[in-house]
Amino acid sequence: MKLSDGVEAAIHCATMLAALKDDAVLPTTALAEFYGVSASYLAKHLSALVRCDILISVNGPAGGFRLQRPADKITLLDVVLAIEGDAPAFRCAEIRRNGPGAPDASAYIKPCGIKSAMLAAERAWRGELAKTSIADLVQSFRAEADPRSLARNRAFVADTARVQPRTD
Amino acid sequence: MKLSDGVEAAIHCATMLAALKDDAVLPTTALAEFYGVSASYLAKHLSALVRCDILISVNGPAGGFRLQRPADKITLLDVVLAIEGDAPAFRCAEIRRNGPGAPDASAYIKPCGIKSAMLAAERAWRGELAKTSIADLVQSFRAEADPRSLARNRAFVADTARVQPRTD
DNA sequence: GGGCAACTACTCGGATAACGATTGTCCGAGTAATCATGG
DNA sequence: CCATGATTACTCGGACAATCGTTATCCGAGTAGTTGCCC
Repeated sequence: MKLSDGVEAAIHCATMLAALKDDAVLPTTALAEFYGVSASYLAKHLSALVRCDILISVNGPAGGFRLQRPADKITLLDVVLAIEGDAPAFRCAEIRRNGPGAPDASAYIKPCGIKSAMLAAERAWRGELAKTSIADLVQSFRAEADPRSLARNRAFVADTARVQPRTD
Repeated sequence: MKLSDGVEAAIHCATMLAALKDDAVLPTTALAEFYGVSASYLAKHLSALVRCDILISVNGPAGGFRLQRPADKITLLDVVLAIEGDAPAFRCAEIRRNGPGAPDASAYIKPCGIKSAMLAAERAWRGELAKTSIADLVQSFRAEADPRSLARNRAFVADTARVQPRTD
């Protein structure tokens, strides 16, 4: 039970991109330097977000990434599943059917209680993640963060963002 | 985000042990054969449950494992944490503090919203797991399982359980 | 001076190694039942 | 027949490899900006 290391970076980048004006983008290198992480590795995660229709990538000079839709339409769950994959955390191997003397499949029509309980817990987890949107994170950051931190983020966006005409 | 493979086996074994009479134990080999899993590997997980005071091990001939306390006092969460470790799934590396121009630590007294949201989701997950006890699983199994499966489990316990005087 | 074309530089995207954790296995320490022995 | 002691066989526990996934990196494909040239 451990989440991929890139989840944190992906969410931070998403919140940063949410602060951009429409049609503006940020490149991987700038984000990687700002957060002090490997640019090559961050690129992999941002690509995953593009594949899941969370980000849009713009190629070429003055290219970069921006959100695919409004920040209040992107939940934490969307981002986490994009990075981690949407496979359930608990995979039931049905070992109850193994071993000598086990009856045939007709005896196991009902799902076992263990699987049900584990999946219910995961639903709770996902439901909680789905409650928070990227817009919520941006709002709470603006409301609660230290002024220095806020100023640094604003300056970064102002200095680095590039305007890019929409093509979609 | 994936749970260790041994979680399923550990929970199954716990429910099986919950069906034993007091002072009876089951050895690793019997459980492994019943569930068709590797005995050596299962032993590792059962040892983890012993370390977390969920099971008691009895050494020597006629030895094995039994529950450390009543089944309704053992939750799914206890078992999962014993196998997976109790470290939180989301580990915040505080990358918001990285990069050039980041203010000193005094600017980051408040935990970031990302971390808070992720931990809240994990609390929901754990809370859900804590709702279900091993006793609940046994009860639902007895109420809903196929008669053939039920009979097989009963026969296994009757044939394999050994009585072992308590020493604690 | 304006338009056009080739070039250049910067971006993302996918294919490719290194590390670490989980998985899987084995052998040794310990203990209680067993069996032989003596009273 | 019963008590006793050494033996034996069976158990758990921790130390030791193999495999897989995640982490980390690099280079190639593509595109828009830039520059130089021609009209």
